[in-house]
Amino acid sequence: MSNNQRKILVTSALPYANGSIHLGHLVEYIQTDIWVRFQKMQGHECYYVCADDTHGTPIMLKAEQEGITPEQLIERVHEEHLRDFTDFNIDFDNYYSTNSDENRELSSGMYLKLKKAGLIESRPTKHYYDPERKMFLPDRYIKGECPKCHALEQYGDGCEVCGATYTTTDLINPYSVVSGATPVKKETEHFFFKLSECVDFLRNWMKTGNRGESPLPPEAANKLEEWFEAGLRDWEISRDAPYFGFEIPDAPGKYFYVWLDAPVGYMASFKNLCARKGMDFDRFWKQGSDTELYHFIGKDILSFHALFWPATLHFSGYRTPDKICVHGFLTVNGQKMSKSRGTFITARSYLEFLQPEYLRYYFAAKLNDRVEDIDLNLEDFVARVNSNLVGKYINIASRTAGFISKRFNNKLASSIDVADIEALQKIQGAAEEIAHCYENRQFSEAMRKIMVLADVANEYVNDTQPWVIAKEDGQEERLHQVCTTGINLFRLLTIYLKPVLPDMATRIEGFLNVEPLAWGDSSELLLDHEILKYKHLAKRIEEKQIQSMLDKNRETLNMENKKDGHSQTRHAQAQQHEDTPVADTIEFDDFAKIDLRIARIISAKHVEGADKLLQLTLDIGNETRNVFAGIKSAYSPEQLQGKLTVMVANLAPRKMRFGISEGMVLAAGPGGSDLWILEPHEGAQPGMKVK
RNA sequence: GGCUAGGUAGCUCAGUUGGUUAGAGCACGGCACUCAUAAUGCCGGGGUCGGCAGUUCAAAUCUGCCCCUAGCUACCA
Repeated sequence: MSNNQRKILVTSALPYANGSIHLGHLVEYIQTDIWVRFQKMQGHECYYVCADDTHGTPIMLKAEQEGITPEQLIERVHEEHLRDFTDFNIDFDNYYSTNSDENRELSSGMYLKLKKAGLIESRPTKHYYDPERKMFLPDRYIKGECPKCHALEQYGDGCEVCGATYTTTDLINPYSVVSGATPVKKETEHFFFKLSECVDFLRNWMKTGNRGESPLPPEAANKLEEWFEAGLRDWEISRDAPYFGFEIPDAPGKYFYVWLDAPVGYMASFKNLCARKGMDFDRFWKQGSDTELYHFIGKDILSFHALFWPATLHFSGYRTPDKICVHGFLTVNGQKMSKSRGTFITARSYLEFLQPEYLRYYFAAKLNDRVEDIDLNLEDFVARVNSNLVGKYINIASRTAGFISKRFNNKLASSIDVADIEALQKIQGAAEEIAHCYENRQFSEAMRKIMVLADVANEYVNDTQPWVIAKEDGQEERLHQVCTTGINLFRLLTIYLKPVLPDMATRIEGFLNVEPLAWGDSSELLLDHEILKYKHLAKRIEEKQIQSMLDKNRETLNMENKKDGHSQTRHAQAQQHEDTPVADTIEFDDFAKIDLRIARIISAKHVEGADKLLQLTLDIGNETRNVFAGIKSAYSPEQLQGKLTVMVANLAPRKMRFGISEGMVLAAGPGGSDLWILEPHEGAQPGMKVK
């Protein structure tokens, strides 16, 4: 290869080892794999590494639930993940694990260097603690009753039933999902990475990267700018035992937070590959490296890759990424993937009914270099694959190959006519602009261009009418040329589609009886060459395959839900049907603690800047109270003015953004406009106790 | 509420620095062809480019306001 051969290391985000790969994950791996295959076809030295992300509390607890060790769990999941990826033709150069010696060494080394650079600090912090299990709890492991709609089993960050957002402290009757115990706040010492001191470096890196251009797409750079303006907080990088992960070198009982060693997994996976292949690890990771480093990620983990990762790399003496390629989420039929609709499709369910390359093509037809969500519209998927891939592209071979085998003994003509060159050149001439699209991850544009060329090829066949020539005497040579041209048009399109359809390309290489096609082969034609007899290369998708996949997938999900009685989906469904069970029995004394009073709403006002609140002034006989109530969505101030209602008079005052709220009014309903406040029958007077 | 990204034909999407009658694919209608596991070609119908106002000789494109969708974020005692 020439001296403009690039050396590129590419990664996709590491999937977490506690669940199956689904179609949402695959957007990223397919996108990355297409880009890598393209680079390899260009003759560049390109490596694609990935790994399972194996550490953290969820893995530890899941293993425990299944009665196996975390190591056993991650080994099993690793096998599953790799099989799914392999079956989708994702061709990693190495698919490793973050639970490896390489990763332990690299993470520890990085930590020690950061510490030496004065960027690690130890501080006491308070976290939720499960006193029964004697472990600290991540927020996702604390549930409780929603303070607004009183739905049970809600997480600490917000209610999935009414959409309210709050913090873990707001939950009513919070409990540990692990043991059921009531969590307590407990102080512990933690290590922090002083991200706040990296702002100057990061701002600069964001603008100019390593080679004078931003490593981020504009949308992501905007987001970063927002974060900079809000101010960067230091990043907590340790967790207390018990924790499945790496113990911090100089701190017994303290472990690296999973997000510290996860991206280091990129390096560890590559280091493992280097050892096997005798390559120079440092050449790719040292500061000032002449190699390129690309990370493909989803927009949800931008902060880790655009803030923490470059900062920790830089200040521990490594090079930073050249590009962070950010993609959006996948929706199915225009909506978020949903278990209840059966559109939460796993890689495995898809593979049982459909060919992997059809999804690769569809994603390619939708992906671009922007941070946009992409939609898998199943009807559109069927139509596009059938018409573009089978109807247009494959059809070109199918309609010309028959003559080559029947009439010319599988041999291509040794020359073609001037009249045929136009179509060939049109397609050959597009190599560069299509390559440009691939390079810049504008795959949808590339697919559009390629399909226009497939139209050119079909028009050529239509115009030259080989089936007519075939019946004419003395036109043997012309027929041979026309069909040879047809096969060549098909071959050129195959080169352009090969990054997307690697398996099909391999089968076509077999049919054409040629060595693996590289991008540069598009400058040449295949003449005077023996090919094989044509066997059909692709089948159309039938509607019922889609239906079977959805049915089967739904079935599988249902079974999982039955195993896991606390699944979010089941819970949300139950809530929608208002099956909220009656709460646990309490004694009269408990009830008596609540001092409910009749209150007259003497004034109700909008709160400037508040979306959901009304400010109420309540008369409860001998005093007035200021109460903020989240009922703006259901009531206008005028409707409430002068009305009687019921309030909790002895509720602890609560400081809110717009002032202190001194109690709450009682209301029922799921929320939004379906919300009704209580009103006593006529005769009740403000201040009367409700009992 | 704030910030960000969107709203273009039934569906999925292009529309470069504002410049003739706004495009493609799929779907739909007609015709042609029969080599191709109904595939292909040609022709056609279909859009007040989210709404309103403005700037301009000229707006899908620029400005303002509003509506809708998604994400992040904020107060829901």
